[in-house]
Amino acid sequence: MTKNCNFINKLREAGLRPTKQRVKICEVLYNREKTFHFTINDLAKKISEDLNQKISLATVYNTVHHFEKKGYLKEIAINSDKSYFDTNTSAHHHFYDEDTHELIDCNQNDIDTINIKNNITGKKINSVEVLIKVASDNQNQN
Amino acid sequence: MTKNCNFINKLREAGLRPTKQRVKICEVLYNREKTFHFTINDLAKKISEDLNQKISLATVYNTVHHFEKKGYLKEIAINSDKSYFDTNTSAHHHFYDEDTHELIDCNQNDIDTINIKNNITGKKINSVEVLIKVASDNQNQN
DNA sequence: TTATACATTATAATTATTCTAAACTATTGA
DNA sequence: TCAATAGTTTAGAATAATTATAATGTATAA
Repeated sequence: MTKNCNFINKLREAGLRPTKQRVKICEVLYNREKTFHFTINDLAKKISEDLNQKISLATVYNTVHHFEKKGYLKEIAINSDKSYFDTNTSAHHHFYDEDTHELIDCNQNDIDTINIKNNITGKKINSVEVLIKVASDNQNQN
Repeated sequence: MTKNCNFINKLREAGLRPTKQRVKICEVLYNREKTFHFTINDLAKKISEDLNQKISLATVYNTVHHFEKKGYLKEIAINSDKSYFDTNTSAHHHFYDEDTHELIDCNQNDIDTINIKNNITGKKINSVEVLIKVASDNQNQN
C-alpha cells in the first residue's frame, strides 16, 4: 500500500500542488494491485463511495486531465460516448468486452508486436494501439 | 458515378425506405472514388454545400446510425470528443494525423496482419483495429 | 386510393464536458 | 511566523454533441 507521502512527491514532480483532493484522487487511482480502467463518472462515483468526502466534478476532470498531460494516465478511445482512462501508461493494447463494457489490458504474449511497414510521409508515429472488441460467443450479436 | 437507382436498391436491401433525404445522403457518402472519413458535422455541412437542400440534423444522425447498424458505415474511435465514420467497412486499420485531425486508411501492405494469440475465455473476437497516431516530425509535440 | 407504418422535422431535453468567477489554500520569502 | 501571491477548488452557468418528442409528411401494400 503506497503511502500518501509518495503521492505528494508524485504530484510535486508533476508541478502540481499536493492538495487534499489530488491526494485523494491518487489514492483511488494508484492504491491498487491491478491497473484501473475508468470513465470520469466511474472515478467520481468511486471517490464519493470510498472516501467520506465529495470532490467537485470539475476538480476530477481537471485532475484527470492534468495527470494525462503528465503521462500518469492514458486515454483509451473505445467509442464516442465514453471516454476511458487507464492507469497503465506503458505501450499496450486492449480487449473491450462489448457485453460488460469492460476494458481489459492485453498482455505482451496475447499479441505479436505490431510492425508498421509504411508510415505517412513526413510524419512520425506517436502511438500504435490495438483494440480487440469481444463479446459472448453463445448469443446473437447486435 | 453510381446512379440513384442503385442507392434506392441499397436502401431497400437494408429495409429502409428510399426517401429523398436518404438517397441524397447516399449520394454524398458513396458517389466518390475514395472512401470518406467524416464526423456528423462534416457530413451535414457537406450535404448543405453540395445539395440545394437542407436536411434536418436529426435525419442525418438517424440515417448514419441506420447505415452503421446495417454495416454500410463503420464508426472509428479516435478520441472522445469526435465521432468519426468511415465508408470503408472492410476490416482495415487507420492512421490518424494529430496535426490535421485527418483519418487515413491503412493499406494492406502498410502493416502486417495482426495475430491475437490469446483471447478472453468464452468470448469471440468481433473486431481487431489498429490506430496509428502520427504528427509532424519537425516540431514539439504537446 | 387509402390506410398505415415508417420518416422527417424543428425544437426540447439530455448528457458530457468546459468555463467562470468567487472563495480557498499551499507556497514563498521577508 | 505571516502575509502576499499564485495556483486550486467549487458550484453553477455555458457549450456542444447527441437523443427524444410529437406533429406533420410520405412510401408502400392492399
